[in-house]
Amino acid sequence: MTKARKALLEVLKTSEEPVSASHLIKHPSIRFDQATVYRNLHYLEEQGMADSFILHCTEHGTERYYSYRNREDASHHHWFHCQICHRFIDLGDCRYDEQLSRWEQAYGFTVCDHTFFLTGLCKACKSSTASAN
Amino acid sequence: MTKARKALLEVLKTSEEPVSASHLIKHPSIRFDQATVYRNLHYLEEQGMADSFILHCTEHGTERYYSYRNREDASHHHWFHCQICHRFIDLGDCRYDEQLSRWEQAYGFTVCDHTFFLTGLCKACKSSTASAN
DNA sequence: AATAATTTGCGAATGACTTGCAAATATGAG
DNA sequence: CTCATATTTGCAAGTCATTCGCAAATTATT
Ligand SMILES: [Mn+2]
Ligand SMILES: [Mn+2]
Ligand SMILES: [Zn+2]
Ligand SMILES: [Zn+2]
Repeated sequence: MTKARKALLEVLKTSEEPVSASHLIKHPSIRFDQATVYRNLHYLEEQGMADSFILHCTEHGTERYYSYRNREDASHHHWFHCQICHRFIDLGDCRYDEQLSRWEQAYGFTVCDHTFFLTGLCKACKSSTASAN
Repeated sequence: MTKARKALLEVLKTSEEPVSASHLIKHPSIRFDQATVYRNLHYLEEQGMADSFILHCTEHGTERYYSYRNREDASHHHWFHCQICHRFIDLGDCRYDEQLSRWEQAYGFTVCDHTFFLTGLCKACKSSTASAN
């Protein structure tokens, strides 16, 4: 475990929500080149220590977001992303296992990965845009 | 409805699976500049005539895929993507409406959009990689 | 210590997508 | 039809996240 990997893992571990590579690169405790950050994010994910998904938002563009994963077998989470304040809301553990198995049975394919997330307006941003009228 | 828009819509309408902008740009019946293709795909989506999602695959990279949408209110589909042959398998109409409402209730947010898709190995590709051993 | 393997920083490249702008088309009132 | 206005297009250049080549720096092995 190199310094870069330790530092990245620490930020992911303490972050309440998924973080993008660009966020990590700007993070004060991440004093490494962007190439190092990207390379190690791949490494962490392939080691099962991180999860990621690609999300597009008008303001920040298309980026991959990473979150800490305790163990290879532990269930990951899915998220809601607010288009206004850009915060993520944790929807809890993934509950798609049975559904995926049913699809695997029905179609004969093997699912290696799945992507699921929501985007919209969070409670707070709904009220503030409403009062802005 | 300009020629470019008609041509794009026709390809989307007759395609069995979601298609990327790069695919459309190379398509024989799409004789338009890439900027025109991208601009009109945005247009079609904002008019409710197309749906899209971003998918990353090792071989083709990260791209947005478009599919035809009959009417603004009609349910879209979700898809499985094979990492080997790159074909999409239609999983049918979206069935997440009630689940999304439940989350909206529980968290107070409003969902504007959601992304869901699977990746893995299709039946055919599983057997051909198995026999390759 | 000497050698081999891995990781890092830097700068350049990649690839999807976007943008500025002037030419081409379409729209439409008179 | 005709001139004026609005929209769309092609081209070339730009943007932005991510990747790559390569040589220097670290780390692990012998
Ligand atoms: Mn955002
Ligand atoms: Mn693919
Ligand atoms: Zn918000
Ligand atoms: Zn396949």
